[in-house]
Amino acid sequence: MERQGLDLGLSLGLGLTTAATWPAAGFCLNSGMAEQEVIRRDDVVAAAAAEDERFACSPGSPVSSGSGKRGSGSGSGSGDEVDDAGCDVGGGARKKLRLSKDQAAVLEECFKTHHTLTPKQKVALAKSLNLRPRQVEVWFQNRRARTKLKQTEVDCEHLKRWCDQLADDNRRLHKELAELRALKATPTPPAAAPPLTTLTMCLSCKRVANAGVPSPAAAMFPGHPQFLCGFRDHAGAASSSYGGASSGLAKAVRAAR
DNA sequence: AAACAAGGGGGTTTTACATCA
DNA sequence: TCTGATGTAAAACCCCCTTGT
Repeated sequence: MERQGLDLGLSLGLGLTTAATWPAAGFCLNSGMAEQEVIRRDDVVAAAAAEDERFACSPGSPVSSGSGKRGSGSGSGSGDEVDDAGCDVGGGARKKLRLSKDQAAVLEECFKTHHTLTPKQKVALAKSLNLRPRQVEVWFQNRRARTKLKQTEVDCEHLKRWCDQLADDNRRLHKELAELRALKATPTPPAAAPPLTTLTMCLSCKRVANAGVPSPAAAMFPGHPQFLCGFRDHAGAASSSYGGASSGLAKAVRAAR
């Protein structure tokens, strides 16, 4: 599963108990679990349960209810079930908390390394930050959501610019077309004919574009597979210029005219 | 009003267990 | 009796949206 693949591994027995020392110790950055350690999920879950229980009602520690539906109705729930049932938070209203700057910083640092956590990582991270595993899990979920939202905004901005550029191109081409039609209406001697428009063809997909106009999509979405055909950006595809004197393809095109 | 932690629903994957040929 | 295939329920996790502070 993907989750297994993301298991970067953590060294749990390092005594990394403080938020201050943990990142510096390479908790996130170090993929120390080189050995093929078989992580028993139950063990990790049990540890998480223990952690959750430890913090569930501890004074000064954040209080919240457990995961949404997980364990609901089931007698053998995970640690997430350990919620504020035994803690008086005031008529069942959940108590919102704010993670400390240090905690957020550590989480952020870890998020830079990998956007998901293995159960083991989650437990260790929670322990080091004096949080419940569930809190760490929620933080990563929300963080991923924020990242995605940001990326969506960026993509939207790119698309807007691309759209504007396409509109400009369209206007320019319409204008050019009108000019060509006007020229055709008033024929001139061959010697005075306007130079051929330089075009570029993608040899892979046979699409033709004006060579002077870079592909906006390719420029704006480098690496996006759907925009690989950016003509000049088309990987491995040589471009040929129509109208150029040296191009064999151009000669063939001229011959065909 | 914005930011954010957390709740909850729905979907997917993994795992343990039971059943059957 | 052993074994591999198959079905199933529970658990865990994720995404998404919403709620409450």
